[in-house]
Parts: sequence; structure tokens; C-alpha cells
Amino acid sequence: MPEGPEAEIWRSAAEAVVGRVITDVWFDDRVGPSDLADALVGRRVTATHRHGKVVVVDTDGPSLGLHFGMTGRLVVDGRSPIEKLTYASGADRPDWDRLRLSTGSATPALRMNDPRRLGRLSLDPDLSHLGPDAFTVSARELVRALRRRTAPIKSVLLDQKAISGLGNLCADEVLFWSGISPARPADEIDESEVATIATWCRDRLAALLESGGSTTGLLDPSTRSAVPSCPWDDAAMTRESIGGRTAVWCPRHQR
DNA sequence: CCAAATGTTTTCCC
DNA sequence: CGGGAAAACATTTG
Repeated sequence: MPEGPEAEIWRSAAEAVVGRVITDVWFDDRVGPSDLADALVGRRVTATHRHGKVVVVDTDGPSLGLHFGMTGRLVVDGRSPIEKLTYASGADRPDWDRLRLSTGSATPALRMNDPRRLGRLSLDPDLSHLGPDAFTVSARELVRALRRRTAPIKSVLLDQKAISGLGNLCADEVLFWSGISPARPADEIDESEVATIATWCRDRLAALLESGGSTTGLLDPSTRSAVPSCPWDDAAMTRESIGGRTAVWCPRHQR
């Protein structure tokens, strides 16, 4: 589930840690660099930010990059801003913990729990290769990102180097509201249509953030797992694999 | 038991 | 070197 909206929800929750000194760090060294704990202990947290799906915790030393993969989640001061991950277990087993970062209390200030272990931890994460953030992407930026890309538009929207923050659910949601078929080659979409996509991208991400995450849209997981019908008029929708991921879309309203 | 699942990363092939 | 397609990764759920 972790797409842009989840990352922003967790970043916002992690704000509570700003100003505290890190007293202890434990982490699963299969998902982060071996010097991660030593580099962070004794440092004070100074800020948090987010780019795409990456949450960054700044300190007066190195910054900590949190990347959640498909099933990672963040627990702040023992509270989970998002309880249930739709495609992950609802459980929260201690052996799934990948990071426990403490600031003096018994309960870790930041805890990353990730059953499938596809999430990653990093020091001073390199964000330079990420495309413009999907929450704020402009029409001009999106035109540039799609230029000379012959892959289906949906595949390019999922490419974090082109535009960052969209996952499978958000991409389907944005294309549905935009009225654009996910199978269209990206470079064959004219500029006015790209501008429409950029506008809905900002609009839908704000809405999904407000409503609690990427699973709260029209094409939510319960809808897409069954044979879905169009939210506008109940026409039969299409469920097919595009770029190796399941796409759900309405052939009548998306061209 | 089998298939599919929100995400990268790697590998192979133009 | 660049783009794209497909496989790989690891584990749970329906």
C-alpha cells in the first residue's frame, strides 16, 4: 500500500519526533547499511520531509531515509497512523520489525514493521534520480516526463524516475478521473490531455491523503478484486495486466 | 494448494 | 547508453 499518500501520512506523524535526541537504534541489517545505527545515535532530529514515496528524517548528522516497499508501515510512539495494510497482514509481529529508533522512552519513537521485507533504510538518501513529486507536479513537468516514452502511460506514471509518488492504485485512480486509457503510449498523449492528468494527479492525491490513503479511492482494493463496474454508470470495466501490474479501467470513459 | 498482492531492482534483449 | 519487458525478491491472504 505504501504510495505517496501513505508516505505523507507517516511523515506527518513522524513530525512528533523532531527536536528529540536519538538514544538507541536497532535495525535489521538486511535492509539497511551496516553503519546506520552508529551514524544516528546521539543525533538530534531536526526535520522531516518526503519526496515521492520516500520519507526522510533529518538530524544534525546524517539523514535517515525510509522506503516502505509494498508492505512496510511506520509506527510512531507506539501509535500506527494506518492500522491495516490492505495487501499485507493486519498483524504487527515483533519479528517483522526492521527499525526501532528510540529517543529515551521504552517505546520506540519510530518503528518500521515490514512482513515482506521489501522496504529499505538508508543514510543521506539520494533523491536526485526521482522525478517531480506527484502531489505538486505541473503540466509542464509531466509533459517533459512523458516525452519519448513509448511505454503505456500507466507504466510511465509508475516509474519513480519519471514522476514520484504514484503506485498502482493511485495511477489507476488518476487515469480514471482523467478519462485516459492506461494502455495509451505515453508519447502519443497530447499536451492538453497531459495537463488534465497533471491536474487530476494533484487533485486525487490531495483527496486520498485527506481520506486516509491510497486504498480509499473509487477503485479501492475491494472493488478491483472483483469484476469491477464503472463508478459512473455501472458499465463493465476491464481488468488486465499492463506493464506487469493489474490495471482496472473503464473502456467507455477512458480513451 | 494456487494465484495474486500497494514496490523496487536486476537482467536480458533490442 | 537507453528504453522496455519480464523475472526476482518474500510473505501473507483469498
